[in-house]
Amino acid sequence: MVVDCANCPLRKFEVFDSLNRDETAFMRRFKHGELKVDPGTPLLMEGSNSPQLYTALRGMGLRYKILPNGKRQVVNFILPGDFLGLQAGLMGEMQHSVEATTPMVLCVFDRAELWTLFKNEPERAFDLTWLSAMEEHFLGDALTSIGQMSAVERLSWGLLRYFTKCRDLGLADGSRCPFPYRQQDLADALGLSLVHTNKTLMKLRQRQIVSVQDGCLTILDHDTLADSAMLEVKRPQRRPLI
Amino acid sequence: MVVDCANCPLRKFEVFDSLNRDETAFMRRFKHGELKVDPGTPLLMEGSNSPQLYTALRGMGLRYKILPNGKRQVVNFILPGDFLGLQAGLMGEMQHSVEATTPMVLCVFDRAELWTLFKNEPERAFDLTWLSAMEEHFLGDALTSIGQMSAVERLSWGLLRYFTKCRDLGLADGSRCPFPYRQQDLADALGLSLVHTNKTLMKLRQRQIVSVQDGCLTILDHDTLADSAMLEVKRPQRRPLI
DNA sequence: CGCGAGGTTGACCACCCTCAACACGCGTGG
DNA sequence: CCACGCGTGTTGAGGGTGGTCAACCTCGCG
Repeated sequence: MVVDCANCPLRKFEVFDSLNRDETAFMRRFKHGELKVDPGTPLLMEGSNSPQLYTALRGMGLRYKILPNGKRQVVNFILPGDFLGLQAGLMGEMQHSVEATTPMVLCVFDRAELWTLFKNEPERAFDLTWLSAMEEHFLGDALTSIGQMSAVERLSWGLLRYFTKCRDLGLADGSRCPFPYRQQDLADALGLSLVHTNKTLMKLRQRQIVSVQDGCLTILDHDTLADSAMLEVKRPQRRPLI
Repeated sequence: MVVDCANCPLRKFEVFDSLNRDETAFMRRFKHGELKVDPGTPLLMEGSNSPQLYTALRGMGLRYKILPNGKRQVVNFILPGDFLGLQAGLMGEMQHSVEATTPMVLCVFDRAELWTLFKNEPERAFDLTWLSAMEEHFLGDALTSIGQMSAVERLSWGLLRYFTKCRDLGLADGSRCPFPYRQQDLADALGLSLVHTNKTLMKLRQRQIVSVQDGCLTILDHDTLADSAMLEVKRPQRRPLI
């Protein structure tokens, strides 16, 4: 019932580094089991001290923070291959919450073994740091987007980023990919109001640039979109999978 | 002329973890030298593949990204103890630029030895990941601030965060600390226009909350400021220094 | 003395927010 | 079967926060 790391369905995608036999053996020991959750289930809570680390195996979710005044910032959309819980693992406490938006399957690791990983598996430790640096990079980009771009540009940026990540994971069918989020989620991710997000999405759809409908994201004019998002099209960078 | 890691002037501050003799010995080997730069000197450039890693020892700077349209996002203010260049070290290319705003002294490390560090110094590797996760956490907070807060709140947040970090480093004198940045830098950090930043700073000064003048930041009403910034006052968390 | 960098201020207006109402599909219970 | 509530998407009206433009001031420096 539980996926063996040697047959990990994600590993076959080009974006992910491959492992040798020893490394696979370690992952197999490191993996404690799997967790299946329904949409809406909170996986990690801000301020909690969860003893578990996860890698998303199937399904999608989102990472967010809640302010004292009730406002919410969506920090990231979670896709398969994303590693969750490192902050609690290292710093003792989660700084954001994570919630599933579709049914999800996650690999579960024991935080107590993090130290073993650093001690005995320097390659994996390196990968972990790599992932953390990648996330840092993404957040820097997001900050730049929210801080300096208009509503049309932000939506272009967010949707294109999301689509590209989906495509690298084999989740896209041509120029379409699943998008199990509400407009409110997008709005909270990009620092826009729900109403303005709606109107801007409408504009982008009418201009035949992108369309978000019925849980699907469709890229209609990739070039114009990339332009508006101020993103260059580049070959996906290989990354570690833990 | 060059500071010996055993006598590192930063290490004495409470915020930083202490090292045992072996660890100090490694740091001494890892440290290749020092770099002194003048204000305005670029230390790292976006897109470059610098072979060097740095730790700021003295002086201040800032980290920023430039968009194709010329707009700039200041990602972070650099203070002593901050580690620079990890992204290039791991992912091959810097994703942002770093520039000095005061005279700075930096410890220089060789990126090629990063792997040695992971292989032979798991504690240091752990610390490196810790730092990366901390930066990730900070960026998540910044995103939330820029995405969800008003101008007054953002400025409160940015200034209080900066002041707290300064104080933990012994750089504050009572409720004052050096602030070698222009209003334009603050504006670019918080996603506001220069003019609006100016007017909002004025408002905060008149209300006797905080004042930014002549390269100095003064906290006039810490409680109100923390309130407006939606930040709780907590004991500084100890962190690694590399 | 002239110049440039940074700070300050006012006028104007646009982008985006808020409020409010309505449409639509779905599940539940009467 | 329909009524109802709920969550989500859609649309319009009105206003405020914050952006842009432009001018002026101060200060340090050559």
